[in-house]
Amino acid sequence: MPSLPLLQPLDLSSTLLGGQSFSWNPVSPSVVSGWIASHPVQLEIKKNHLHWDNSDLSPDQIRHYLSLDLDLPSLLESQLLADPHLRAAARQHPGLRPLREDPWECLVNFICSSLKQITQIRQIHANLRSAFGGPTRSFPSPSTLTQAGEQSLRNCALGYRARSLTATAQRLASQPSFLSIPDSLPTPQAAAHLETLPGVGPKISRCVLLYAYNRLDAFPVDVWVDRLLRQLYFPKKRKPFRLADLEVWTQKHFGPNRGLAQLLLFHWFRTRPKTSPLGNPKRR
DNA sequence: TGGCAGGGGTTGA
DNA sequence: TCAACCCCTGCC
Repeated sequence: MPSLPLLQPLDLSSTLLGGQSFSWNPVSPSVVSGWIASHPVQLEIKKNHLHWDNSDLSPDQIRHYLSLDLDLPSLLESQLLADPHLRAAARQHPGLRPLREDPWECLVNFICSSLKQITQIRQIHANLRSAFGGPTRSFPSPSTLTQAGEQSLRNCALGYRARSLTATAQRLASQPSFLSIPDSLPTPQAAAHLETLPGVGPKISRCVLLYAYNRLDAFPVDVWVDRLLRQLYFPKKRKPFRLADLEVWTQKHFGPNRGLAQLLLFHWFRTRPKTSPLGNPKRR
């Protein structure tokens, strides 16, 4: 069973099951199973080594997928750790890392995510793999989903999202280079490029940029992030923010690695104990 | 057991 | 700025 020593903190559960990817399932507290680049694999941490059970995956592929090449502690230092809430979040979840998910898979997951909860998105993801992934349940390509058609996608519990996904799959099947976004393209322009796809707005474009393209300056804002920012930083504010205002404020407050701030605060907020003074947003 | 409200967003008016 | 879009879940 191949392995590599962990030189960086890694928490498999918060990283793989926390809402960046939907192709992973818990096996036991220290073991998860899922897919990396169409290879089924089980990951386990033992004695500060990461072990995996599929020798088709090289250490470099594993390192790349889990961003183990990023020096997270030094990226968090200075501006981010000056913020007391982020210090608390980073202390709580030191091994939460940004993923480098496959862009197409990530895009599909988030097109399916609107008004859905994590468990439901994971279910849709599993439905797509079993319905269209063949015997190995690999993730279906744009042309496979195009051929499947809207009605078959609806049968996978996609609801109204099926129409957008079919249209986006068609676009990418006819234009495979669409998702080859050069690193030199600034994040706002990269987001605008993704938002020309049906079913992709500002939230989803930024999720894909952060979770698949490792754009650490992408800051996705959903209702949870809006709530947590208001509760932590603007307790008197009642109405949701305008996105343009948050673009400016997060850039100024969190700086160029604000995506890491989003990742940490979001996870911390969602998993905090119910007795937290922040209260339960569902009851608001 | 069944009815109902509401959810991690986008779109078009 | 706001309703509509499917479907699943939790709650009563």
